[in-house]
Amino acid sequence: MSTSGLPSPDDDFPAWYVEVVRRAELAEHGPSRGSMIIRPHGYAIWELTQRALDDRFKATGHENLYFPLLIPMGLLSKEADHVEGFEPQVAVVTRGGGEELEEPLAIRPSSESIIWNTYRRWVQSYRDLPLLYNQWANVMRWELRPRLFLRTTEFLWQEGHTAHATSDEAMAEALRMLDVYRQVAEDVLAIPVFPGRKSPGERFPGAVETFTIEGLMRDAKALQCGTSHFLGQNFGRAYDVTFLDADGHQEHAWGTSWGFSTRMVGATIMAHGDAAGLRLPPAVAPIQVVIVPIYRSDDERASVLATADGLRADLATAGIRVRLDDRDQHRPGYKFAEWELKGVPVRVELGPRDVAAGRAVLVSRLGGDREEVALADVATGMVGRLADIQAALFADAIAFRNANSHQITSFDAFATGLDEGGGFWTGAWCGNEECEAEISARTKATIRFLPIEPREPGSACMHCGRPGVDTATWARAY
RNA sequence: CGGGGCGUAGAUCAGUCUGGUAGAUCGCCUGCUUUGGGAGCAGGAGGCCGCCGGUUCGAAUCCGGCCGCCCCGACCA
Repeated sequence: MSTSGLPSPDDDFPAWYVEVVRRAELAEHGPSRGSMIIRPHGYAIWELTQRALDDRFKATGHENLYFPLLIPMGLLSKEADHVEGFEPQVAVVTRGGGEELEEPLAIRPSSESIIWNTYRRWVQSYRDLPLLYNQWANVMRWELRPRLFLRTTEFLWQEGHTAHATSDEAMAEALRMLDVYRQVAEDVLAIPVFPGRKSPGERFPGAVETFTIEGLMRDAKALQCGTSHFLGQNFGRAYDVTFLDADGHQEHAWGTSWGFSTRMVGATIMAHGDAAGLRLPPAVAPIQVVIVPIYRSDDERASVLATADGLRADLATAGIRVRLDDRDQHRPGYKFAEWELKGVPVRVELGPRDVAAGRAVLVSRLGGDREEVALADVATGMVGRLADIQAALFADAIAFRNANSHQITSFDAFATGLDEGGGFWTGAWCGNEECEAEISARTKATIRFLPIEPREPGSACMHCGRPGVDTATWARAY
């Protein structure tokens, strides 16, 4: 732990991010290129996010299962768009048992291929459908430009893979899971997101439609926070997953897949952090309340720690994740700074004066204002206090996102506005991929999303002037 | 793959140009004093100077080769 300050997020956001991740002990680089060691404080955030997702998957009728890490290359290659899209990013095992392998094994970049290859045997009748499965796994994509949490060669995620008897049912599933992602991003991570549909150029390889939730980070750059894909019958056909429908017709199954990853730990850092470090939403804060005892003499130490431990027990009983920081080697000021850096939502200060008066001093990570609260009332009021902080963080992020979301009045205004302040920019688009590519080349922005249902803007494309066929939202993104 | 940088103590880095007993700061350990916003003093531990070879009486330093990592761009959750 260093004793000097962080880089300013306003002056150098990337440096601020790297330093926060390192000093808050969230993660560090692994020994191989692009790899990440997730430390306990970072992993705990992921575990809480996992639980929030998994509860919602179960509530919507899904079950967990697990498929192998290694995928025979021949299997991966069956869906043409899929293999072409992933080819540059796939790591391949060519040796095993001291010998060259007959058939190389891909380390999964995603599991559609191995799962649909298995669904072929699991599905014969419409009565076998739907299959509503999810797996928690690591995947590997040989990224050229790694960045802790946001883009590492290996990352942790969940991938849902469902099979359905009808197109409508599969589409409904893809949109239902997109909404689950929206709920977790907004209600748990306190990151407001726009749900939408990707342009054809930004689609998942092998998907018919890709849906996304898009968030805005503190530097006004966008981040894709989760994706849900409507696969049509592409994988059903490629892996020959067929069933007899109620009328006795042989049909290919319809599919979806959807993923949410450890990237969202990075998003949580970048959506809420400030000059002092992390500001964690209470819902995913590994420590929601830290108690910092203050004392001089041994007598004071004994009485303060006794009272503090009672307070800790009360808070734990109330279901709150609480830590009593009784380390003797650091003074209070050091602990204040450290727990602020680590994003703990509420700090409780307890000194001899407080013990004598039967109260504690509560300080919120958001405002920093100090409040004296009777000891008996600390635990009972804490659940509500944490809920208030959760809501305030979300409101703060919404205000920031809204202040940085703009309607495009002209291409020049859009390009200039992007240079000056980033943010989301929404305007009429002709639907032409070449036009999209030209805009991207000129502005370094990409289409983040289109409306779920195409929306005719009733005006000309902001770039080429042809008739607008859809309403695109652009941003520079991670 | 293109451009840039770096491998020296747990961390960050100086020392390399100009070869001559391995350094600083933070952190760590011990003791004392401290403790309501990142404490002070004293003592101490900790190094195949990325790897291999060469030049030299002598190499962290010069020469050759190799390996690895980081940053910026193209690919992406």
